[in-house]
Amino acid sequence: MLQRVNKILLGVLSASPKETAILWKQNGAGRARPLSSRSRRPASVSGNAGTDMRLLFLTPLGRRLMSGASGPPDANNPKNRSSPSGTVPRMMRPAPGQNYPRTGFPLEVSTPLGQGRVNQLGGVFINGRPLPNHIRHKIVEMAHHGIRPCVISRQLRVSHGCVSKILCRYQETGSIRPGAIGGSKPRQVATPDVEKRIEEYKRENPGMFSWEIRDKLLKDGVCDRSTVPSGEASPVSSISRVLRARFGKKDDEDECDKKDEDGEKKTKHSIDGILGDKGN
DNA sequence: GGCGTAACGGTTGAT
DNA sequence: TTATCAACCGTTACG
Repeated sequence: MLQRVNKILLGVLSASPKETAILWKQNGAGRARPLSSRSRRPASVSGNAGTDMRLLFLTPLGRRLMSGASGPPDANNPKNRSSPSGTVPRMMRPAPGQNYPRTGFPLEVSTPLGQGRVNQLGGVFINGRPLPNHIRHKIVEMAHHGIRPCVISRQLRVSHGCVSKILCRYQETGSIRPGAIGGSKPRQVATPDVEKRIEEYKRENPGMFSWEIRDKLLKDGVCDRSTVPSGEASPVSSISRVLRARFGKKDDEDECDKKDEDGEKKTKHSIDGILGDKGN
């Protein structure tokens, strides 16, 4: 099954950008454009806003023809208006009827997870998920060799915005890794003083349980019953969180590195799994 | 033509 | 177990 999926994707990947980009639609990710500016589409295909299907004759870089200077300026295009820009929003969400359908289009690459998509350059990506490590490596490596971002973008079939983002991040942090996805902001569950005390207790007695810490906090008068850290899941979950944050971080980082090492193996939801080793 | 960036739809994972 | 929410993702298109 997976092999079959890979085959489909490899087929897409091996097609030239010209071939793969002849038909294209906005298929989920990407910037929705105001209806008015969509009139830049070739007149012959300008109908049917209901399906929001765009038949475009694209060069490998897609929008060269779209944004080309052919034809008169579109008076409906906010860009071409002289009126204050405040009157017409520069950005509009697509109307409900124009929602980007997720299936049923040639360049929608179907996988068991239904996630693979093809960008305008003919590259495959999974919306919402980071690019595979080897692609990120390659981007940085090519940049190191003095290759310009636009060339990297075309060659790896990764959007220029993404190349720019990854290189920027690499310059700033020295890391090619994507940021941590998901999770919510850790809530302030205890005052700094209490946190400090918890830390002390744990340092003095590493084997101490959360409920013991809670009792000790009460006993030592650090806090009373109304202010002692508690949690929704359990009375001591807040204390556990503090402990995790203070003492569990190093382990997490190690774990992260480890994950990075064998990241290619754990590809259940990664584009790696779909792409196989095509990228190498 | 190249680049930076805003906005999009989407995914993730802690709470 | 489920829902919520805020972080992130890569893409597209504008300037």
